[in-house]
Amino acid sequence: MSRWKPDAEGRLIKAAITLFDERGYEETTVAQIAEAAGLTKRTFFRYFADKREVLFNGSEQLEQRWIEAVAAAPADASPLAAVLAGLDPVAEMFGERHSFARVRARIIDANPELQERELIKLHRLAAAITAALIDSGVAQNAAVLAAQTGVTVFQVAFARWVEQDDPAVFRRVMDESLEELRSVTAG
Amino acid sequence: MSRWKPDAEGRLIKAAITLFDERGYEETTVAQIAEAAGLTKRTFFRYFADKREVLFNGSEQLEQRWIEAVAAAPADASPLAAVLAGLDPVAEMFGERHSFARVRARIIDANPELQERELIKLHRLAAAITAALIDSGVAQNAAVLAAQTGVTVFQVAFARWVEQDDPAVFRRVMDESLEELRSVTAG
DNA sequence: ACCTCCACGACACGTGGTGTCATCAACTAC
DNA sequence: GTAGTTGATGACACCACGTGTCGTGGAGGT
Repeated sequence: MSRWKPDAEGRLIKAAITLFDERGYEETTVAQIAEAAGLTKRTFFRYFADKREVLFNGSEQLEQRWIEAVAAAPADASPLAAVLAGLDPVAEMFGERHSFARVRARIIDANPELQERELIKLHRLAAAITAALIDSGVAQNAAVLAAQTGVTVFQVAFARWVEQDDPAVFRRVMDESLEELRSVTAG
Repeated sequence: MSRWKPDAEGRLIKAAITLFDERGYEETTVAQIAEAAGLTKRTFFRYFADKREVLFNGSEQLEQRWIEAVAAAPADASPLAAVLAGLDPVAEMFGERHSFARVRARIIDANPELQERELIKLHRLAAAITAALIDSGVAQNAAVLAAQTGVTVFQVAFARWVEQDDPAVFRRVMDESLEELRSVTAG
């Protein structure tokens, strides 16, 4: 018999999402989250650097998957094609998490503090992809633009997917968004 | 004789910049800033919503000037031209503030918390310009792209201007950055 | 002479976030 | 199986951020 219940981190995330959704982000204290997860405030901060981070847990994994795909792209692919190769493994991450993502998006939309965190996460993601491209020999300016474009496509597609009732087709929504962006920039 | 020394807000900003530069942002407390300005912690929070905001004081003014210029642009101007019209009154704001801007930029670069705030300010700026364009009859997609492009040009130019030794030529640096962006997107 | 206004100080309080030490099951070594 | 080690957690103290509330006294009007 283990001394503590398993998956403390997962319990904290679940409790946080639930409470944020019920009472609002500001109105929920870290002590309340910890108590709902059967832990203490101190332990919460051992898993998450601050109160905001509990909502951005998957971002390192997303970034890692994406840059791996960029690095693995064929050498003769265009910069933008290499970036978009990252969308496949990323789309895979969101298969069964639709309702979770929806609640999370509502919480973030209602809180400037959380929007700041989301913006800097996307900024860092674009920077990491840019670095991966430069590593593959792409010129700096092209790398920056391709990375930023890819992240924008992801951002738009994610927002649409979250609002949809059919959760099964993240990849299709991403393709549609990309097609739209192409037609806009072409005109 | 007035009961209090004038320009409390300006004194707070000056004290904050000085202390942040000398000791670092995290290591400086709001109480120290207030004391250096001859005020109290409570008064600091009457002027600034939080500790970060003392470094982003001019942003409302910048946004206001920019969207006024966009609204005043000739009706037959292209969306991007209308956005770029905002660069003139904005450049005017930074004439004598070069050394101030330089110190401020160093402080922000050293602090993720402040970078988050800067990103959301630029995000809101782009959103406000987008709204102004739509108000002038520009289609939504074109408005978003033009606004984002204009803000990007400003961002790059500002970063370069801050690092330069010659403070007199913000406008010239902006023009150079725009030209570069054009050549990149054209290819 | 009186009144109202209002920028600021004084004080108390809740919350976020951290440093430090104690605890005690699980694991390892012999 | 006894002893020592490890590591996740609790307990507690502490500081800084941010806010609500009330008191104060000079400025400016009537």
